[in-house]
Amino acid sequence: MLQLSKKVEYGLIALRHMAMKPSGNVVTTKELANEYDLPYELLAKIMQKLARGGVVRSLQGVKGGYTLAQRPSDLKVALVIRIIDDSKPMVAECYTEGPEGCYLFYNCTIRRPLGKLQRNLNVLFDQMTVQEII
Amino acid sequence: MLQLSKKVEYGLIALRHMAMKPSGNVVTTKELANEYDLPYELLAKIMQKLARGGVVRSLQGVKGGYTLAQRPSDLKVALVIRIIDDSKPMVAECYTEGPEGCYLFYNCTIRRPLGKLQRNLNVLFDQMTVQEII
DNA sequence: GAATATAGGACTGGTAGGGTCGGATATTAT
DNA sequence: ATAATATCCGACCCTACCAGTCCTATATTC
Ligand code: SF4
Ligand code: SF4
Repeated sequence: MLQLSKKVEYGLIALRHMAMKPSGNVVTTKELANEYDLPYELLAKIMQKLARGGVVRSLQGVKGGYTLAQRPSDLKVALVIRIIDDSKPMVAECYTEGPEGCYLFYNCTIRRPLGKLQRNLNVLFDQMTVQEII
Repeated sequence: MLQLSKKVEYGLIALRHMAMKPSGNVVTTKELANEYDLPYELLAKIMQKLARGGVVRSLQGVKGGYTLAQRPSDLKVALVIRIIDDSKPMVAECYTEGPEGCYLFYNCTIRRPLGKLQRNLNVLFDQMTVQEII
């Protein structure tokens, strides 16, 4: 269906929220979940992934939370997707998994033409940053 | 995940096949299924949808089959997707289903920004025709 | 050491996508 | 006529994936 996953949407909402506050400001998951009515446990996982991916910095313990680790203008949406969904936004699975991913690989006539589409997509998601969704 | 559905891929493969033959040439589903090793029953459904959508013309009975109903250069990929998947390639479900589609609708902060992305996507899929995948 | 935050594994439930089956209808050839 | 071959179309299964939940461990502050 070509839709962004909910996780990515929640992640973007959270990142946008942080990007609007003065840089260095600490935000907790609970705070975000309350503000936007997002499922707390799920959002927590997303934030953890973003932390592992180096997009946000985590601070444990009381008075802990997350801060942005990159400037919003440097933070590409493509990266956020790759971190949260464990894969780049691909138009066909064979691009990620190779010949093993699809039994049609060798006599597929649309694989190469779709490459053009893919490249255009890459540009689209790479040029869009968190700064732009403010 | 942002991937094209298998149905759409099969449809595009079929359409490409037809587009390469002299116009008016009749092609059967069985022929296509054999040539590209596609699941016959599934492909049949896809062809039926394309017929209902006016992309191909169907001829019943012995010596029947399908012919292209439009010039390949006029046949936009966006249309093929909409016909086969019953929806345009949308980046967020609220764009198709409106406020009812997502409980976050009214306090979602990324809906409007994603609109920009959506418009760019539309252009991408609208400008690509079946002619281009030959 | 109580309170509160992240970290992370395990699990559940719903749904949509890919694929299959069976039968109806239309057309042609013998 | 009747057999053969094609589209048509509804119903069904099945599996993978996604959103969401629960529970416990660990780190930090006060
Ligand atoms: S090989 Fe062809 S059908 Fe298979 S995933 Fe790639 S593009 Fe799609
Ligand atoms: S989260 Fe926002 S953008 Fe995504 S579907 Fe809901 S309202 Fe639309």
